[in-house]
Order: sequence, then structure tokens, then C-alpha cells
Amino acid sequence: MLKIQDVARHAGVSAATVSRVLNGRSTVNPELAARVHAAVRELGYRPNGVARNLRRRQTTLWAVLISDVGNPFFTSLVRGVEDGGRQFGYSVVLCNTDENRAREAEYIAVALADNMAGVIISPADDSTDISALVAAGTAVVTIDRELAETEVDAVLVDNEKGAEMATAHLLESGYRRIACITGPRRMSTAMRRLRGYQRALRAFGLPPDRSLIRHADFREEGGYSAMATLLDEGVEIDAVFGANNLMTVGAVECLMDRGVAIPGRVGVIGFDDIPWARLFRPGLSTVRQPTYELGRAAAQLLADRIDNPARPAARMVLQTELHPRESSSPRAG
Amino acid sequence: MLKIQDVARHAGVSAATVSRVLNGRSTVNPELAARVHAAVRELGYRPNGVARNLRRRQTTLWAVLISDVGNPFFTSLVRGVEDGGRQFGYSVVLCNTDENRAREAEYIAVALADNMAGVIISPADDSTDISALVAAGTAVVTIDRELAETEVDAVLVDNEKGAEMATAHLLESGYRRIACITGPRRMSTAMRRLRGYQRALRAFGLPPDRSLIRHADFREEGGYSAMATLLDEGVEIDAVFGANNLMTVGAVECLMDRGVAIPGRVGVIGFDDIPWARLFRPGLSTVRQPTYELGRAAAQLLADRIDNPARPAARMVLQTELHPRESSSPRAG
DNA sequence: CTCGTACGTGGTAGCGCTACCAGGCGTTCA
DNA sequence: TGAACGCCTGGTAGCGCTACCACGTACGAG
Repeated sequence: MLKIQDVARHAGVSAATVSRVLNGRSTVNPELAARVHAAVRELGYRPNGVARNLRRRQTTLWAVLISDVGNPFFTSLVRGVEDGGRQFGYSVVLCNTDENRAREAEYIAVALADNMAGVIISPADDSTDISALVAAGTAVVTIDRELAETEVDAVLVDNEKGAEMATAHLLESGYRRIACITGPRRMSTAMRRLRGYQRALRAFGLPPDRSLIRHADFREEGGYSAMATLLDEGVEIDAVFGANNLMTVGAVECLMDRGVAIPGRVGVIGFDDIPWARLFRPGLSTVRQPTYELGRAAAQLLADRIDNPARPAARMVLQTELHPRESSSPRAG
Repeated sequence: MLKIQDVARHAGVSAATVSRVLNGRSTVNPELAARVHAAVRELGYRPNGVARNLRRRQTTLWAVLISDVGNPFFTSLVRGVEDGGRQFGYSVVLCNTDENRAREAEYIAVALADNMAGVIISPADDSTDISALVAAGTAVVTIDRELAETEVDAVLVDNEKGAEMATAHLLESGYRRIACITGPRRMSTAMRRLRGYQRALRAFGLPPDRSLIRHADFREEGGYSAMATLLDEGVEIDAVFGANNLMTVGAVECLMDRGVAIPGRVGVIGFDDIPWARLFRPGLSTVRQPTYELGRAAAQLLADRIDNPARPAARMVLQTELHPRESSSPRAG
């Protein structure tokens, strides 16, 4: 493997000058610079990034910790992060944690060991411990979910507003007994969406009813069984609001399996859009999150934070969009 | 930041011994080893991966070059690679190329510069140039698609057989004028699937008809407009075989927009499963590829190749599965 | 003409680790 | 008892690069 010394020799300059030319950190006589470029081309020299990283004490890698790329929400988000990162010269290491604290800790250790320039994380939990990252001075941006203790850059959507919009839409369409299948209590998004749902009901003058609220795990099976429980317990419902995409899909499957007509007997709306939701029959009403934009925004914040470690923590909140389709059509009568 | 010398001093041994204990490359007196471990714990020492990588001339990173994680085929494949990689101690750098040769070359350069241990690539093109990787001795596994020139490990599905199954299924269900929307000519998968389609027709005794065959770009829009062209040209068809998931979705959307009944007037089957295809109405018939397993297999091959650079190139071919749903129900009459 | 300053270049230490080598000590066998 | 051998440990060079320092030259001011 060629090294910088070889290029220096070939160009008749010092290694330091080659480095300066290739990194553009200081002015170099144009004639020398031209000779260096020629030497690089002729020899086919590629700088060794690992050596550079060691010397600079900084890499061009970002770790992106999410629960699962398989979830369309994160798929698109990751794509946004990657596009943003590339723009600033960073590569993205994909870390699926499956909401597993141990896996999360493992990846944080890798990010630290490999001296990664930054970490974008959707914490498995309110209390995920990122103190090691903070202590090491690694730039961190949380995405989608917030951390209870630590003050870091965050990119969020207005979960409460989105959930309120969804619920209000059902109410306006004539539904009155609206169930809510939300996520675990220790996750900020789950609680925010529940609050939005409750706020819409209150604003409409409907009394709270705890039997309508279910906490599941944000997965398809969780949505399915929460729906099944609602039906089995004979809770009177005419609509359901699913607090994320997978649980909503699970709930819909349960309703179909039981032959419950959508929206005839039960209207449905879900948080998070799903690719090709319009090909479902009935078309699934959703609250779309700007997932790709979330990723881009996080990338922007992270790149900025790396260049400017001292700036105070920023908090970006993006808005959601209502996509009503057939599953929440106005109730007849 | 703590270094190995600090640990050595604290444990009363040499840096070399600390290194040996932490890497387990050679035998060390158990008492010394215990002292080293204690020192590591007490000081909270983390080895510097970058320095290790420089010295060892080898990292624990894999680059995964695919066209787009947004495509469910690659989403699941990437997840398989990541799970497999983690098992062997590698992290995965996600590289979306959008089938763009320049982007692909860019990422190959990054993999080379950062001394990545291996590359898993779904080449944009038959003739993607990976010679730089081969020259540098980087381990490479191609996935899903084959390379014309270079002899490297490959993980594939039996595209021809899958396409033949899909087409045969349509024929058995009574369809006779079956269009085929396949991908670009320069992509091995597109050509293989086309051949499978043709073979099924031949086996059934149907004459070839070039007007039934369309080459699109493996994207949703491409499928849509190919379908539109078929309809606009008045080509007589009663079914369509889409050679990948996105084009099939596009074709279905076109049919729906035009009010063409599926499967009443045109039956549909697509290559690649789509998440929640069973929630579509009509449920979309598909040929499922074992995408996750493809990723796992590629990871296995790559890890093995890194440990054993001399072994001859391997070629794994996985099988597909037919998932008939309503969109290809037997034709009445 | 001298001095001070600015700018561009070369030399080199050292980022933190591990591969390699040398040497000490204990054990075995003639 | 001495020689030969093997095992374990410590010392250290060097992976390839860049930050830093020192130095030479050019130029302007006094």
C-alpha cells in the first residue's frame, strides 16, 4: 500500500505538504499543489483513513440506533439520515436495537470504541443511559423519542397534536366510542399520543373511559391482541385509534379475522403512514409523520453539533399530516 | 482518554501483556490476567479501536451497497446482514446507491479508504467495477445480482425458477394472455426472470409474443407507465407478471386508476413479497424471496471469506416460494 | 541597511495499539 | 550437573497520518 511519503518523494515535496494539499487546511504554492495532484494521480494513491482518524482523533462515522429498520417509520428515517450524512461527508453505521437495552448499550460501546463522530439515537426507553457518550464528548442527537435526564439535541414530531387530529377526525366523522391502542408507559411517544387522544375527547365533551385505553408494545402482535381483548371483553366501541403503524396493522388484521366490517362497524385510523396504505381495502386512514425529513433534520443537527460542540441543545418539532382514507369514512346515520 | 499504558502501570505489567489479555491471542499467567481485568474495571478503560485498526491493518466494518433501503426487499436483506455481522463482531455501514454508478464508486472508495473488512454489494449493473476492491484484497460478496466479469462469492435466488412458477401459476389458473413487466436489460435479475416467464409459456405450448414484454426500471413509476402503455396500445391481455415488488405495485395502481377489475379482467402476480400484501384488496399474489436469509447467508460468506481469503469463490442459490392470493384467482369460465 | 513580520515549507513526534524479538526462568533428558 | 528446549513476559518499533515547531525567504518599514 502506497503511503503519503511515496507521494511526497514522487512530487519532490515533504509529506507535510502533501497532507496540506490533500486536506486544504493551509495555503500551498499552486505549482507544488499541482505537482502533488499529479503524483497522486500517477501513483493512484489513496489516503489511509484509519491513520488519519487516529491522528485527528475523529472519524467520519455516525452510528444510528433505532429499534428496527424493518419498521417503515425507521426505514425512511434512516434513509434521511444517510442522505444528510453523505452531504457532510459522514457514513452511517446501522444499529438495530429491537428496543433491547443490552443491544443498545453494546452499540454505544462500539460507537465509543471506534471513536465515531456522532450518534443519532431513538432511545429504547425514557431512561436509556447515554452518559458515556456525553462524557466522551461524542455528539448525540435523539430522534423521535425524548430522554428524561440528559439535555441533548432532539428531533421530534408533535405527537400530541397528531393524535388529537386523528381522534378529532374520527369524532367529526360521527364515531363516539373510540378505543386507543397506545404503546408502553415508559415511552414518551406513547404517552404523548395518548394525551392527544384524551384531549380531543375532552374538547368534544366526552367523558374519559379507561376501558377504551390499551397499552401494547408498538408491534403488530401487540396491536392484534389488544384489539382481540377489546372485542373479547365486549367493550362497546365504534372506532379505534392505533398509536403506531404496526399496531394499527395488527388491529386491522384482528378485525378482518373476526369479520368486523371496517368502517361499517368499526372505524380505524393509525399514527404513522404505511407505504402503499392506499392499496389496502379499505384504504387505511393515517396520520403521516415526515419521517424522511426527521432523518434529514437529525443529520443537520448532528453535523452542526460536531462543528460546534458548545452550542446549547436544540429541539426541533416537526408537524404531522392527516391522511383520511376509507377506514374512517363518515358514519352513516 | 485512558490508554493501554495506564492499565499496564496500574496492573503492574507491560502494555504487551495487557494487549494479550484483552485479545486472548496467547497464554498469560491467570494471576496477571486477573490483575489486568481488575485494572480495566477499576479505571474504566476502553481500548481505542482506531489505533487497533491501524496496527492490525483491518477494521470491523462492512459496507453494504444496495440501491435503496426503502425497497422492502433490501430492508429485510440489510437486516439479515446486520444480524449476521453482529454475530461475527462486525458493524454495518449502510450505503444506498439508488442504482447510481457514481454513488456506487464513491462508496467503494470510502470502503477502501476506511480499510473496511468487507463489502456486500448488490451491483447497480452487470459491469459494476469492483476491481479496486479485489486489488486491495478486500473481501467481497455480491448479493441478489451477479457480476459479468469478476469471480467473487455470490448469494442469489433462483430467479428463473421463481418467475416460471409465477407464470405457470397464472396459466394453471386459466390466464392465457400474460404480459411481463421486467427490469432493464443490463440487469441479470431482470433477464433471468424474463427467461423464467418465457420458459413457462413455452412449456405450456404458447407461442412467444414480444408485444407482451415490457422493460421498465424496477420502480413504481416504471411499472405504472409500462402497464399504461400496454392498456393504451390495446394489447390483448388477461394477466400481468411484475418482475419485482415496486413495478407490480405500480401496475396495480394503474389498473385501479383505470377501473380495470383485478382479477376479474386482469390477473396479477408479482416477484418479491411486500409487507402486508395480504391487507391489499385484492390480496396480491407474490413470489416470496427469502430476503432476510439472503442477508444472513451473505454475512456468513463474507465472514468466512475474511478468515479464509484463499478459498475458491462460492455461489449460493436460495429458493423462492409461491404465495397465491386473490389477485390471481382462477379465471371463471 | 537592518530589523521585524508574514508566509510557506520541511522535519518530526506521536496518536494508541499490537507484532515481533529477546531474554529469563523452569523443566526435561542425557 | 549441564545443555537444550519451551513458555511466558517485557521492550520497542512502527502502522500512516497530521499537528506542531523551526527555519528560510521575501518584503516593508524605520
